[in-house]
Amino acid sequence: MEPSIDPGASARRAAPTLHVRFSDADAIPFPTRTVERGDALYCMGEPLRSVYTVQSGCFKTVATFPSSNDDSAPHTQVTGFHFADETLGLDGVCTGRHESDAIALESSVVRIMPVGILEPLCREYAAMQHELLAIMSAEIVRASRLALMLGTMPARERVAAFLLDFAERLDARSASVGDQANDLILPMTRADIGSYLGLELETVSRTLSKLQREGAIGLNGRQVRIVDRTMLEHH
Amino acid sequence: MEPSIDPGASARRAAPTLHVRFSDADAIPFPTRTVERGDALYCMGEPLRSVYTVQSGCFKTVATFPSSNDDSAPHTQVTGFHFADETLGLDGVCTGRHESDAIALESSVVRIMPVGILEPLCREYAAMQHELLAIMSAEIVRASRLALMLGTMPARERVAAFLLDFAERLDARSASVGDQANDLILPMTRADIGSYLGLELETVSRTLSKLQREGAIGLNGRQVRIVDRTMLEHH
DNA sequence: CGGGGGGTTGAGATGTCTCAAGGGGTGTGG
DNA sequence: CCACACCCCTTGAGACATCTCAACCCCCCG
Repeated sequence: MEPSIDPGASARRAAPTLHVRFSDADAIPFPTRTVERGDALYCMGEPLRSVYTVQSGCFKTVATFPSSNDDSAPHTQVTGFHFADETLGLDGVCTGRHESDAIALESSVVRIMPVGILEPLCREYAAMQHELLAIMSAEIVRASRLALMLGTMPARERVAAFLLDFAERLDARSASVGDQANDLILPMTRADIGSYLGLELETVSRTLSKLQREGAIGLNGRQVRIVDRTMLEHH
Repeated sequence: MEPSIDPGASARRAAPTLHVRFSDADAIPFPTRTVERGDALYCMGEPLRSVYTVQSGCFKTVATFPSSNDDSAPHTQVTGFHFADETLGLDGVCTGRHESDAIALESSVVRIMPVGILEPLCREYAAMQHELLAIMSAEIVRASRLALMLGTMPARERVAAFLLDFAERLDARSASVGDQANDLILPMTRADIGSYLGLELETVSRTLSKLQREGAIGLNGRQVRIVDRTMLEHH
């Protein structure tokens, strides 16, 4: 059994990669859980009991750490968006506690994989171990790319990269290679996007408006249509 | 055999955690390699043959990805600094290729752990598997915290957090708990620090100068003395 | 019908970048 | 042994992107 991750997929894309899968567990009848929009799948600091694979719906993960300045608000940021087939909770393995909150952006269903059985399973099945390591490694790369983006790109490029990545992840879950999703419905607010990209929500809004004025995208609230991919990629 | 990572260590610190260890391999006589200052331990795109634990010296890891704008320079950033006892190369597990360059900041020695024997070893020894997972998870957290820092903190806080983290990592490798390292010698240039923190080197230099003027640190080129920890932490 | 959340847009404040100049090391070749 | 080149660092001044504050709109929901 080979890991289901395409080894070239991550290297191929220019924009930061934002998804992680864990499909080898499909065969095992793990229980599922439904989370309503706005509710937390888990919270920061909670003991790590399970990791989760999104079956349907969408989550954001939010990290907080106390401001260096005690009396001011703590730093907080959306560290990722997670769609179907992607795995949540792996950041908690090191401390045994979740390192972020996971909030459902819409009603969602997850498959629950208890950590207690994960490690023994991986010792049993080489392919599963390999895939788990690959997933965690991909998470490292994903986080590093986010840092890279936050450290080096201007607002315009961040938003463009975000949209392209979003579209690409939709592709990955639908139809055959080559037909690209151009109509997106963003499940998150401008504030979420801004937090994720290290921008204020006003900046996100303005940037989207500008991209529309320039003809790169169509925009109607949370509906986004990618009109000119090249313009998004090369600018 | 218990994993040697203190499960609370990472949760305790406020500033982004930046180190990762892998000590269970101590018992195994892995070969070592010396890398001269400025030379690469590995380069981006190279097939992943081994992961490495720093024995002595210091490395930076540098990630690059092509600019969305073809003709302009590609985005590049220092994604981490790695000192003794810390493990390098795990980001490459997902693609089978290294996702960054690792450059020695001074003459350094690493222990080489071939990936081919790592996975079988982990299936054999539960504790080793657990520690490998913990290390990778810690890397995810580390990268996420870096992203958090780049996304939310102003220059002053970034530099302060960088210095505090640096000092803390020195502590971790010396003497008993409680006696804190206050005299640092930075092995990297201002440009490296800036790249890592998402700032220009001039901004780093100005910020350090300002911290000195305010009495928070002593400054003499790459020698930094932490004079007022509180001032660095709470502002 | 009123309230609140989400979104857009404007104008001024501000932090960081950019460009530019100069100083101090260090290594190398004359 | 000196001279030069090169790298690293510092500092200044103006440009510029993003933030901040504020007003307003729309839509949904109670």
